[in-house]
Order: sequence, then C-alpha cells, then structure tokens
Amino acid sequence: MGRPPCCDKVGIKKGPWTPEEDIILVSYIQEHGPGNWRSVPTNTGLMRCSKSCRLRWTNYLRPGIKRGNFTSHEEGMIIHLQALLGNKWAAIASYLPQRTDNDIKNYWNTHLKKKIKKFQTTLDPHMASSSTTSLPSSTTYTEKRSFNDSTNPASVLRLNQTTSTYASSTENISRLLEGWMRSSPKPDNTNTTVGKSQEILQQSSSSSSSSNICNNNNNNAMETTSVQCYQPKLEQESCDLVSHEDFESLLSLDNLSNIAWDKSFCDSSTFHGPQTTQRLDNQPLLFIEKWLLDEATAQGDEMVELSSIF
DNA sequence: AATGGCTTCAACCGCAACCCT
DNA sequence: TAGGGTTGCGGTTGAAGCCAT
Repeated sequence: MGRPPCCDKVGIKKGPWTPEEDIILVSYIQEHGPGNWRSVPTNTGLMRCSKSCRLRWTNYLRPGIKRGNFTSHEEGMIIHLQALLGNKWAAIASYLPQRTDNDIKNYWNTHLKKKIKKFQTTLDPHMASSSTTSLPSSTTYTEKRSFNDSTNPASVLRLNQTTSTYASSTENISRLLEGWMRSSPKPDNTNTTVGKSQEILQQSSSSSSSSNICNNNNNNAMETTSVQCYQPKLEQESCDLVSHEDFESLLSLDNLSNIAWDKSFCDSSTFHGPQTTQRLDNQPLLFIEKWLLDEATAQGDEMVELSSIF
C-alpha cells in the first residue's frame, strides 16, 4: 500500500493563496531559508501542504522573479531552447533565471505554440500538423544579423524591452501588501508574525540594491545583471545560407553536447548560464524569432516579407 | 446589461529522482 | 543496499477575467 498523498489530509486548504498566507510564508522563509518544506505548515500554522508552500514560493514569492509580459528576446530564447531541449521547462528556465518553469510552460502553451503553428501555416499550410521545429526540406534563408548587432532594429528592440519592464516579486508582494493593508484593519506591527513580515517586506522593497530576501539566493543581483547574461558571443560577420540539413543538425541530440557552462558567458558571478559553443549567428531559429518580432510589430506585413524571402 | 465562449495562469496532481538512514 | 521520506518536474485543471454577440 502506497503512502497517501500529502494533500489528502483533512483540513488542508487548497486554491488561491491569500495575501496573509503569502506574508506568513515569506516571513518564515526570510527567517529560516527555503527548504525543509515539510516543517513549514507546522511551524507557520498555514493550513497548506508542504508541496503547496514550496510551489507558492518557487513560482510566485521567490525574489528575483520577473512577472508580466515576455519580451521578444525571451520569446526567442524559449522557442530556441524548446527546439533544443523539448518540454524540459526547468532546464529552459535555468537559462532565463528571472522566469519560473511554470511561467515558461504557461507562456509556451498559451502563446508560443499558437504563434509557431501560425508561422508554419504561413510557411506551408501542409505543415501545420507536423512537429513544431521542422522546416520544409527545401527551406533555406539568410539571417545576416545577429542578436548583438546594434544596427539590427529587432536586436535593439529586444534589448530595450528586456531592460524596460521589471517588477520583482518583492515589489509585487509589497504592492499586494499595500492593497491588503488598505482593505484590512491595521495590525499590530510589533508582535505578530504578519506585522514582522510587513516590516521585512517594506524594508526589502525600499532598499534599492541588495534586498535579498533569501540568503542563499542572489536573485536581486541577477536582476541587474541578467540582462547581460544572454548575450551570446556573436561575431558580426554575416552568416551563410542555412539549409534544412543544418537546421536538423542543430536540433539533433548530438548538439546538446555542445552546450557547456561557461563562466565568461556572463559577467556576473551570480549566474553562470549555459552556452552553445557553436556560433549562434548560424542558428536558423533566429529566423523564427525575427518572424515573431515582425509579427508583433507589423501584423499585416509578414506575408509579404515571407514571400519575398522564399 | 446579460451571457456564453475563449484565454490565461496559479495551483494541483502524480510520478520520478534524489536523499538519508 | 533497500526502503521510506523529500523534493523537483511536467502535465493538467479550473477559477477568473476578457471579449464578442
């Protein structure tokens, strides 16, 4: 007979978390650090199972989480990594340290899958039902501009978008807390766990630089540096025509072995992102990324562009 | 204004991998 | 080394919000 699921216990609360629960959880983790989730419900009095606490923390409350719209840069990375790794959302999320695997998975399922399908339909209506990463065997194209090419409007837009919108989870919690305080009687800030949490949150949200809620986590440092992290070492030379064979080769499992962790990839010691050792300006998915970008900015024109390319 | 369909995303579930004794 | 406990992961669900009619 197997062990009963942790969430089957009577009295365990399910469903959306309340601001009060969030505050209690954040406060506890602030004090004890994440981990030992089994003891969290017992020690905090939360009527949640340990798993629910862990998920709430990792997917929502953890510092350094970027919420809101995905930039076209991030979209490109997700598409690219999904093609390489498949639905390994945790692995993909490791390349986008500000995003959770859940967020990426949701974004893929709700946005990118559709976009790619549309892209394939645009390329060839017969392909709509085939795999998301294959291209017609006759397909070739020229992608002369790289991510780092400052003359490339798409690249510039990507970087601008990447650096513009950011709201840390700490800020989110702080905002959420404000709303909650407005709608609730003012608690005694001195003695209660909640009061302590508010103090903590206010401190952390008002400190501009090193507001690390979690002491084993440098995510706030990442906030300022991760923008630079996915700056593939691209060379400015134009790349050649990329054939279908190249494309398939890129996606083959053998190429996964080319992915290596490279400290120099990123100038921050807080994030050592993975990197492909092959030249990224030869990667055909840039074409898809470009198309996605174009699709977002000039919906009506993509058919013309695509037909001119092919 | 009402309502029904669609979309989004936080949260749940179950399984697998890992850890510890 | 086996077995139980814990954590991580990916797929799925369902409530809430949005939008068209």
